[in-house]
Amino acid sequence: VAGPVTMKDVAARVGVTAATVSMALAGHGRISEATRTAVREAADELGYVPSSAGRALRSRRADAIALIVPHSSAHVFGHLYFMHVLTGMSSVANARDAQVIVSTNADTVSGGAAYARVLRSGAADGVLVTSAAVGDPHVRALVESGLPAVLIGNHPDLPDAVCVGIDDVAASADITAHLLAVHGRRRLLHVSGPLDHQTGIDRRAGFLAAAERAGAASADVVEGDLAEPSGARAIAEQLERGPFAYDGVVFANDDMAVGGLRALRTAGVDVPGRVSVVGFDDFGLARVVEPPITTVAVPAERMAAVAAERLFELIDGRSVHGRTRLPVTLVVRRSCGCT
Amino acid sequence: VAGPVTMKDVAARVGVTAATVSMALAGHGRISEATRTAVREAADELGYVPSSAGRALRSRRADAIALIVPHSSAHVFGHLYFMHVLTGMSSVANARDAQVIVSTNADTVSGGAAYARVLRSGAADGVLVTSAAVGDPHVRALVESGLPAVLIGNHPDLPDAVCVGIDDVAASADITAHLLAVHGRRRLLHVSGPLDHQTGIDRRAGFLAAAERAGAASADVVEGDLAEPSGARAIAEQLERGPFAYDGVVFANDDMAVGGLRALRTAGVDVPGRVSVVGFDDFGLARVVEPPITTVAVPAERMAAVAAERLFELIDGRSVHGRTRLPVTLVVRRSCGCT
DNA sequence: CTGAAAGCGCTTACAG
DNA sequence: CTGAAAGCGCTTACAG
Repeated sequence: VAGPVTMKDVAARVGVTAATVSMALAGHGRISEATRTAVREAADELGYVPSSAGRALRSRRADAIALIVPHSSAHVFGHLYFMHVLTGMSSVANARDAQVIVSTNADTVSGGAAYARVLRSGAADGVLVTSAAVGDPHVRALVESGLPAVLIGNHPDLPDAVCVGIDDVAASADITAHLLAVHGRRRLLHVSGPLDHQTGIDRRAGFLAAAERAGAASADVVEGDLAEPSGARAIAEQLERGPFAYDGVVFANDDMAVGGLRALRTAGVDVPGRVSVVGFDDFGLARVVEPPITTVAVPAERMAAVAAERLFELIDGRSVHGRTRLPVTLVVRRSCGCT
Repeated sequence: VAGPVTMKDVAARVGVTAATVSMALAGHGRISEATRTAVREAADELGYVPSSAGRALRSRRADAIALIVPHSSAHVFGHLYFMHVLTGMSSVANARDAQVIVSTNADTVSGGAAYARVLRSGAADGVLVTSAAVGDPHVRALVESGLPAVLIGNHPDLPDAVCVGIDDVAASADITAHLLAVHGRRRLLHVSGPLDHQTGIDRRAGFLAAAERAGAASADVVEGDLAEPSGARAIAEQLERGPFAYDGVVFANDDMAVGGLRALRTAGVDVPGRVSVVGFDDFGLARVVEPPITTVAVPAERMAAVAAERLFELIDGRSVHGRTRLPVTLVVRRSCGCT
């Protein structure tokens, strides 16, 4: 026998029509109990698996959702974040018997971004978008198109977008306040993320607000790119000007904090003795370095799971409220001076 | 207008039949140059995107490949390994305009594993399987089914399988020999991976072979599970029996090495002064801890890319030779005592 | 060389 | 209540 088992094969075996098989397998009430079990048995025996193409073509449903990662940001964000997102998304998709498609190519050719291809072709019923830059025209077009889409992260410039994120401003302010209030730090440096991303903007804003509220002696900002070397570079640049002028550094993520930490220690600056260091994310790195880094635990897996739930609601045609904010946790370790 | 733009819409615009549009867009020679450009323009103007379901149903090709991850996603996704695999796989798939599907649920219900569902349903044209256990009956059935599949890793028990891997035995022997020959270590401990996986078996075999060749004073083996805590546990168990009896520990991966390293340092054992430590993988962790861990760099991204190439060859009906072995690199850092 | 039909596998609206 | 047809969007084999 060649080719996969089709509904017709099952129908022939039982002596009914393909339509009956379809309804029997769907549990449709109009098929008699006897026929239903006969069909199920025949399907099992033959190893029948429904054709996803046939089903999708007819029902206009792919039973798949896609994760879109704009190419520009694929570099910017650490790999571990992505895995957490994929895990959260997969668990929800699995529960709905939906496939997960990963679209990593930005593909700006012919004005259509990756999401357009995957959605308009019907390969996916909806998309999760992560790490989108502020003002990305493709993302704006997607949101305005009304196609099912949920953004992970905050997009205040897109009032109609369905978003799932955290309060980056508050979280960044909290961890900054920890340095100021608990450890008595006064001269702070912030190594920010890219400022064309909302997380970069918000974490910087939180840092500045906390510093101002506490009357910090200084609160400077240097822009990084979230990759480890950029944290080291930010510190190295300060060290070139003479003795390190700060007693606390707030990095916008853990990768940069790891790089900065190493640069400080290499230069003989005692962390946390003389300088407190904190990061952001807690996707795995912060816990294993020496000293372990105090950071904000971002619930990436949960964010993605919630985003996927919202996405399925959208796909099912239910109306979904705009913004969900998940709580974060301050994870105190030793790099700030605690314990 | 409701619903997506279809081939018929494009045909109507140009004043031809849908069949002509299909052939024009496919670049079929029989369509005149004039018609072809007219069709292309109309398609662009209308924003036509081919229906993946329609195309798949007709051409019996999904233009998608799937990554199958047999174990529970939570543990497996903690590993950066999968990020590398996804990256390598995606780059090849993108070049062929194919989607990437991630199947994480083991789904042994009704005798059909995840790969069967995704392949038999036609949702994917072929699958990449990673981290399969030795003797996994689903994997064996997959290989024997003749469906397009490539395994990442070595499967000597499946002679017909198409595999892409590294020489774990040789690599493990090399790094073990480094401890023996360069650092003069004599009493070695190996913390292995699970021994129902070929990498666990092979890395242990390499360790034992190197130890025997060099006439090591001892070469003991403890089985771990590749997760960080199990490395710490393996060391802790040794320490409970009294002073640490080994002067070199070969961990089967970096995660366990990080855990073991911390356990040794917490107990006041000098690494690398008194004990040399090495890992395996180099997916990101080994470089950032203190001291940085000497390890074997596994080219996971390249393995996945090569595996995806092989997979597309299989899908295209070309015959593919069984086994590909990629070279690895010994990455010397400080945990062994170098530098 | 070109037009139009057949059919991939499925589900549902329709006729009996 | 049940059988059989129609049609989702596409591509290719066939007739003209």
